[in-house]
Amino acid sequence: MSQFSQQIVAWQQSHGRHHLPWQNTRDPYRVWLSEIMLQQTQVTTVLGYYERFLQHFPTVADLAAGSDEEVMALWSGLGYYSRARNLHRCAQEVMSRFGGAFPRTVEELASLPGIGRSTASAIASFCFAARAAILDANVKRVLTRALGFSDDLASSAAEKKLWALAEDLLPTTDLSTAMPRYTQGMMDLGAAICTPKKPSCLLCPVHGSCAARREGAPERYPVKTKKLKRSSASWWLLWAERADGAIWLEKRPPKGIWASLYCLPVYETEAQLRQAAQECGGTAPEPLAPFLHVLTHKDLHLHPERIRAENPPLPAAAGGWYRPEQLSALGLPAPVRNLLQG
DNA sequence: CTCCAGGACA
DNA sequence: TGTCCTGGAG
Repeated sequence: MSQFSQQIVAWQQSHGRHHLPWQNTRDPYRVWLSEIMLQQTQVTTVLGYYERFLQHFPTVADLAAGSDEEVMALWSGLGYYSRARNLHRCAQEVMSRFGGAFPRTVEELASLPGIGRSTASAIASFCFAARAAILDANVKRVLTRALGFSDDLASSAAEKKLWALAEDLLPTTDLSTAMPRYTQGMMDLGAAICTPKKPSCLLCPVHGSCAARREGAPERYPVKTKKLKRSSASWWLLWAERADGAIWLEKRPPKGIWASLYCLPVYETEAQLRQAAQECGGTAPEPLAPFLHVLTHKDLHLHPERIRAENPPLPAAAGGWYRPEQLSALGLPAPVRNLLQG
């Protein structure tokens, strides 16, 4: 086996993480659930959601049979809600296409909703010891530094080259133990040692052969020129409350921001909000403190305004009156939950 | 407060 | 190639 993969495997055994709730199992359902939650999301955030989700849905069959409402409520606050919708669809496809057992190959796994090449490889290597490479952001950092790979990862050709290099470096022997350890080791190394800023090179198992360290500037890797520009938008949120304390919430459309979540009615302008408030016979809107909610590509300036009303605003979508104690069982975007409960 | 990290899909 | 969120670090 290559020097590199041996060092990663040995380091994972002695210094890697071994007690995360989704480790020490080869149950594809649990591994898959953790990998989807961990996409774009930090371990400490996932910890609180993972156990609760498993309690509600102990098996992939339970999840497939669950309702959209339950799934979105359990995901509420984790962000990137298309992951939750794909998770649900994926469970249903595992039942219908694969008889309730996750497939064992990267190719078949990646054919399921929400599972891309890297996540498919993670599941296959953890659960089935497949010789498959992952290439998430942590691993990109580790590999570009170790190899001194300076091509711009904004280009798909560079990305393709790095995938090939990642596969070249995989363990070649003792795969049933080496592959899960190697995959976990690459994740742990990127998360704990080979960090974006101030990496702890002295603690790294491959520091002796790391090109970036030899060059003296590991933080220069990975190279990516992609720059995102953020647009800006303003939304007015109508907080209509009945005398009994119930709040009117609407289900968002299945595409776009906060897709399929419950939310206060949203208006593009304050005039539209005021018209809606008037039409339902509510009191004069009382503006609350506006606040900023930042998405990857958009600065969302949110302007909540509160009214008392006994009838709903003309609904743009299906909605209902919900009492405060019911909110925890609803899929709400984090800023709306904070507004209503904070 | 600002800045930043983190995959899949149309 | 643009679209999806949140939390943590500074």
